Amino acid sequence: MQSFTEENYLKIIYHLAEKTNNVQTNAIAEQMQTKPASVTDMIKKLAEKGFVDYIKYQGVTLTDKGKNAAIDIVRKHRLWEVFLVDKLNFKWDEVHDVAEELEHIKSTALIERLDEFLGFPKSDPHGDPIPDKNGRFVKTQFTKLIELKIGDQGTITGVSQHSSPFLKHLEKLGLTLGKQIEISDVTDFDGSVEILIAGKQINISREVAKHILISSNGKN
Amino acid sequence: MQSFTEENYLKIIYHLAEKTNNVQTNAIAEQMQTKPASVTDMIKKLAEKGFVDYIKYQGVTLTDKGKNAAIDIVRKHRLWEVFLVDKLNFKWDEVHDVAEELEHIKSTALIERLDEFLGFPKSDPHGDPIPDKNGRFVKTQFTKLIELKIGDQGTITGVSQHSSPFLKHLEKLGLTLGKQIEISDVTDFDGSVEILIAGKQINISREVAKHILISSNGKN
DNA sequence: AAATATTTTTAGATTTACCTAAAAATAAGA
DNA sequence: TCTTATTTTTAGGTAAATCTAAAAATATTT
Repeated sequence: MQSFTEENYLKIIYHLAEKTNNVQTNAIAEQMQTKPASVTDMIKKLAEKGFVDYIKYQGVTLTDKGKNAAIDIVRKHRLWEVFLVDKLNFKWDEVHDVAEELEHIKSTALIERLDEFLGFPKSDPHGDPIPDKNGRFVKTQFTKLIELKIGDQGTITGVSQHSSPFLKHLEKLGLTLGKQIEISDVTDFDGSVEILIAGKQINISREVAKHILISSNGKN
Repeated sequence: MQSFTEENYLKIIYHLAEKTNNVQTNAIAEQMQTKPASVTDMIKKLAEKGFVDYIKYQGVTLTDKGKNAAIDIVRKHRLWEVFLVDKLNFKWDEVHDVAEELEHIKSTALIERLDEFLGFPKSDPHGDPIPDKNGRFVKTQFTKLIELKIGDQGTITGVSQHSSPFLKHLEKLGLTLGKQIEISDVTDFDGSVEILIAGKQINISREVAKHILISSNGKN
């Protein structure tokens, strides 16, 4: 199997590849909180082991083997997050770091029984889909709140940022998963968005609006 | 905090110290599945960090700091074992290796909420006591089954060996925690013990009898 | 297309936990 | 007590993951 560190690299490459197919050394270094030189070393190793395809100066892409390994880690991470929130009463802003550790526990039996214990959840506390034991999951159709127009409405079904300050902020504003919202105005000046939620009018910054994911339910 | 490896050393030194106060290099090496030379290196490091007192050629003893750290790991290990058995339906012979990994997850909040979720259990699936969050626990008064005399009776309340083959064997014989037993005979020839359990007469080897812990309930 | 800037890689070191082989200390036996 | 055996330590080295500084490749500007 892979080491703790290798697993983290794979996971980060996987997430970065969701945006750009070819993942760059510097991007990985930033996410891993390490230096580009270290990333080059590790990439070589991952390429040797068949987890990534790598051409010098051209960045990396995950092989099928690498993608499967990454999805497996993502699955574990998200299941543990569900456990922490549903069973141990953690809040959604408290789970990330602990899940970051738990995701590396190597036991297929453990994760399958945990999955069953949790009732085979389909998504984690942040709305991200949980791959099943074969690595399959539905990529939900999200629209970023920032992209909506005046009059559009929908349900908050995800967030694209898991930092504690951000999530706490959302919580305070009442912007939690499942809530219905409607765009009532968009401010030209600073790009902030006026939304209608639970009968109340609130204003959220552009930065916040960028990281809220909406599944639109009709009406334009 | 301490590394994964340091934690394992502390735990093993703690367990070895339950028998002999002064723990020897070779004993640690055997438990850690490593070489004595490596142990010497690590011991020096642990001594520098104040976890152990160390005099060259004289073995080590845990300092208070070291003992507390070790107890904390033992607490985590045992709580996770309870979780695996009570919540995820693992059998008592399946939990050791996974708990060995889980015990290193660093989060006080996690372990306290887990403790609460499990209903503050006092002992793990093998009958070992679980330290509370202040490291306190009652050292239960055990007698090894092998030490009992004909006519003695008691309850199985622990095992001093956690290997899967051993525990499976006990399970097959019906020798699980909480069962009442009575010594009906001891064979001079091979030291095997005849016991009465659930109305049935069974014979267990000396080796097995050594690792079953009994809390005697009168009728000496 | 040259010049400049950015990104990526190489080269050589460091740290952690481990190793082997040999030396030193302690313990056990004659 | 002296010799032998065992235990422990030292010395010097390896592999994994990191680092810094400098070189090489690629991208961007003018």
